Amino acid sequence: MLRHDYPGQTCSIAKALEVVGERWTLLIVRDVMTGHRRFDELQKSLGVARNVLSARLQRLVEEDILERRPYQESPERYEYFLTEKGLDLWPSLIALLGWGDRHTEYPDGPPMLVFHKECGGSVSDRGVCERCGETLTARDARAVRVAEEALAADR
Amino acid sequence: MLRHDYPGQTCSIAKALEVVGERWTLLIVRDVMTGHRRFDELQKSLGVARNVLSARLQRLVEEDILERRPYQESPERYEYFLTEKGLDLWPSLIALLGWGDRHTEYPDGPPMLVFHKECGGSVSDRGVCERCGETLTARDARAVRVAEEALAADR
DNA sequence: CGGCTGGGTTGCATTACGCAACTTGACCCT
DNA sequence: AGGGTCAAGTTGCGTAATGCAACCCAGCCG
Repeated sequence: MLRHDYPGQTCSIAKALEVVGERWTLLIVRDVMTGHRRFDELQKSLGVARNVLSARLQRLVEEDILERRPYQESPERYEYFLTEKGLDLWPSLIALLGWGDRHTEYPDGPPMLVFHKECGGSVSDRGVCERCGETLTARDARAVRVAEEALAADR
Repeated sequence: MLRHDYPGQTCSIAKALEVVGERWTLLIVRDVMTGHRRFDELQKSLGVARNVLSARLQRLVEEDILERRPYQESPERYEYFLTEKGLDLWPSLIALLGWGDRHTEYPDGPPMLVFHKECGGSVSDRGVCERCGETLTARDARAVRVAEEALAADR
């Protein structure tokens, strides 16, 4: 993107996309949410160019969506964590996940499932537990990759 | 974006972003959802370059998110409408709108409000009516720009 | 001492974007 | 009859972002 802003737009959708609308950004947030915290781990998981990943992480930290914390000194090594603002993107990710699920052909069902930690019910695209009806947040849910068979079939 | 796909990603979030994750795309969908249907109208509302708008509209039609319908012949003029798949993006837009509202400073409140057509209640970021509790879809809701005072103050 | 790991930075080629100008066909004004 | 406008794009060009590979540096490992 030439400039990552949308000048003249007063709507909050545009504001949101100015921050998380750049290529890779939401996928980085998704990965951090599912437990990938380190540079190389993110790079391998996403296949993004290292310089782009570096730029995105920097921006996400500036925007207070991620926090960069050292987990050891000499050599200094860092992990990235979601802030409250970052965790608050969960409903948006869940909504996109739902849309993608509904409008992609998956012969063996969707490749990722989300469950309510507490009761084990599956989570709707509105982020509501389909078993107990509770409206959930990032902390209440657990994402599971279903890719086992697919990966096994590939080899 | 260099290529608009995310190779190697099996997650539906990535699939969704391959289609609607390009710059401008979601804002075009938002605009069509709020009643902008014609090329020039979209161009003026968004300030996007005409060639880019042209490319995005073409892709959205290919992806069955928009439908291009002639509203007159000679000269042929077209309008763009949302398909079911396009309308189904509403929860994602609402979630992003909510996030943007919560994490942007608005001295006079958010610039866009969404109401349940039937009962007039305001709509939460989960797309649920806060008055009657119903889970809504694009057709049940009405978006209102609040920019009146701001525009008046500018002149 | 050579290699590996983690977390990046640098340089270069490719691609997409922003902007302005042009096109096409029909209508509108005088 | 000539000039202007509108809608819906298309074309061409310069610039900015991306992808890729190579490089860097500090510590640890054998």
